[in-house]
Amino acid sequence: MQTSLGSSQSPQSPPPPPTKKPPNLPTFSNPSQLKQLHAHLLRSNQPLTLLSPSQITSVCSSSSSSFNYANLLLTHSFKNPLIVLWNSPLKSLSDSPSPSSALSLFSLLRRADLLPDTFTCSFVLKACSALTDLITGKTVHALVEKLGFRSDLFLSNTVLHMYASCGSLGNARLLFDKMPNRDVVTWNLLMTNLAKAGDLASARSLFDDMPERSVRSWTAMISAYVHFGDPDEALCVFAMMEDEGVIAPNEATVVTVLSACADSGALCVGKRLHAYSDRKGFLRRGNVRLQNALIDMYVKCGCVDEARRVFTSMGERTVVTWSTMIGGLAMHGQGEEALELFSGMTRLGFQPNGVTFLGVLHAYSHMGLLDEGRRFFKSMGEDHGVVAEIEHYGCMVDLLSRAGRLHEARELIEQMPIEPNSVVWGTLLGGCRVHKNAEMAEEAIGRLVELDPMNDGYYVVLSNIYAEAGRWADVAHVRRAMRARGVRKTPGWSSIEIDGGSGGGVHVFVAGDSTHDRAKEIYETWDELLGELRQRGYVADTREVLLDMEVEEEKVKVLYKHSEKLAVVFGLLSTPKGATIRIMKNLRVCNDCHNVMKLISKIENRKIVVRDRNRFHCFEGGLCSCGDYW
DNA sequence: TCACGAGTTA
Repeated sequence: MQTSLGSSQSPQSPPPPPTKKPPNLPTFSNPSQLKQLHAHLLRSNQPLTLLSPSQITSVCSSSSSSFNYANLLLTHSFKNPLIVLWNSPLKSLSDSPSPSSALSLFSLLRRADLLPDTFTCSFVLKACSALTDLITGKTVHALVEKLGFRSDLFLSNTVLHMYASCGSLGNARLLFDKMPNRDVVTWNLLMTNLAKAGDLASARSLFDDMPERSVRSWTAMISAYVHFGDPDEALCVFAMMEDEGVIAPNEATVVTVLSACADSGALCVGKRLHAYSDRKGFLRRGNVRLQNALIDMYVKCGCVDEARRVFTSMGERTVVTWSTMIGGLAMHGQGEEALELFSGMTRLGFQPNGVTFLGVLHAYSHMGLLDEGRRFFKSMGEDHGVVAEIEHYGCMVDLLSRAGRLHEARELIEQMPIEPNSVVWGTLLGGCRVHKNAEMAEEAIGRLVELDPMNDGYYVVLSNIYAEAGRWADVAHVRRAMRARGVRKTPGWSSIEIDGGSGGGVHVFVAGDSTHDRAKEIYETWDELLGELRQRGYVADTREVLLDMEVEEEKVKVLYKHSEKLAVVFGLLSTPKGATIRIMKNLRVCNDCHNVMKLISKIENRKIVVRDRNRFHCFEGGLCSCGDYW
């Protein structure tokens, strides 16, 4: 028994396997049990080394009296450097939900004159980071310097991390500049924290200057661009990474780049990453986050069937998986299936969260199921305990106002317990456009001008409403107001990605575009197609043309050059017969383009998927998945 | 004791 205890005391040797544990090794789980045991050992003349020193520190780390008692006991009975024994509870406290107890223990250590080692410092710094306690962090940094640990690279990185976590990027930079050695972690730390603070330019220049980059450096840079809404730049950095070919993307990289693909609609890159993940065995290992990212990418690139395939193949799912798929189906106008999935997940015992409910509410909204949606909104709080947030109210406003209940929608906005934002009022404005209610639109725009004065979209919707009603003086008035405020209409564009070699890649069109290599061919084909459309009874719908033109012909000319029309014609020219055409738009699709897409899908026997600002339209056989309700 | 840096849904 003595010998086996002796070996378990030594910190170098591994703990004995549980089966070899002596059956009557004294254990204790609090200081008073320890004291009883201590007394018992003294009385029965047994050695105090029967007590496990690490158990002593872990049980006695939370109060000053037990600390002092344990410290005395350890000093007299054990030869180990005490600090090593105290580091262990210090580490677990700094990892715990209340890291401040690590700081309390640290001050007891200091008062007991125990000299911290590098481990002590790093654990305390970790607690400071978690608590964003800059004051204590600075004290520990000073101590690190005083104790001569400056050249410990790992510890210096931990100090840098502490400054960054406490929001003191100035100190982080200062430390970075005077560090005698830096490694790739040092660079990554400063770079990611600059990026997190929104200083993408500094982060990028640091990234460009790095003497060496790890897979984390690349992932962090890509992630920063995705996070700040520049997925195209994120994809550029990823392309650089592939060109260099030094470092292979890992699972985290793939997840990040997939979200860039989702945001920018880069289906080709997304598909390639899917194949890559398969080859690398990422999917076999059942990485749920990666599969979730794949579902999201396919959904947002207009391939809901492919998304469903990934979803079905998954052995393990999380609430994120379900929410992504439900929201994706809703976005694609497949509301019934979204609702079925919701029942499925609750049947399986998954607890839906706020995001799940948003997806379901979207589904109701797209299906125009007013009463069901209302009931669901109520049950969300009552049966599932999920508190409605502003996005949920936004969905309800959408549901009500698109169903024509504009007054109820406005009432909801006034009664909601959260201060309504521009999105909520903008949603009501959208409903006003559908139901041609200029009066309420004016009220909504009144609020919007205060909440989000530089957003051109709202003015455009209002002037659409006036234009549809032929109120050209009011249209002009809105345009003057925009000019006066310096608001400019966002130019519309549509993009289409073509697979493969020459002519492959993303092609972007703006309205009236004549810069494309094949512009002449595009316009000629479009003219022919137009003839056929007219034969089938198509008449241009100029109600949404904003310009006050005397001649109807002029309006029609403007309409025919809308970017999505050019993109779809180019798609017809550049993809094999029968292939699906996928288009992305930065604005809402207009009525006339919606009609044209339906007809083209029928004439050319093609599936056309258009992603606009809010949702997807899938045109097939002359119909749209939105049921003309959008 | 074995420390610091990247990733999914609205």
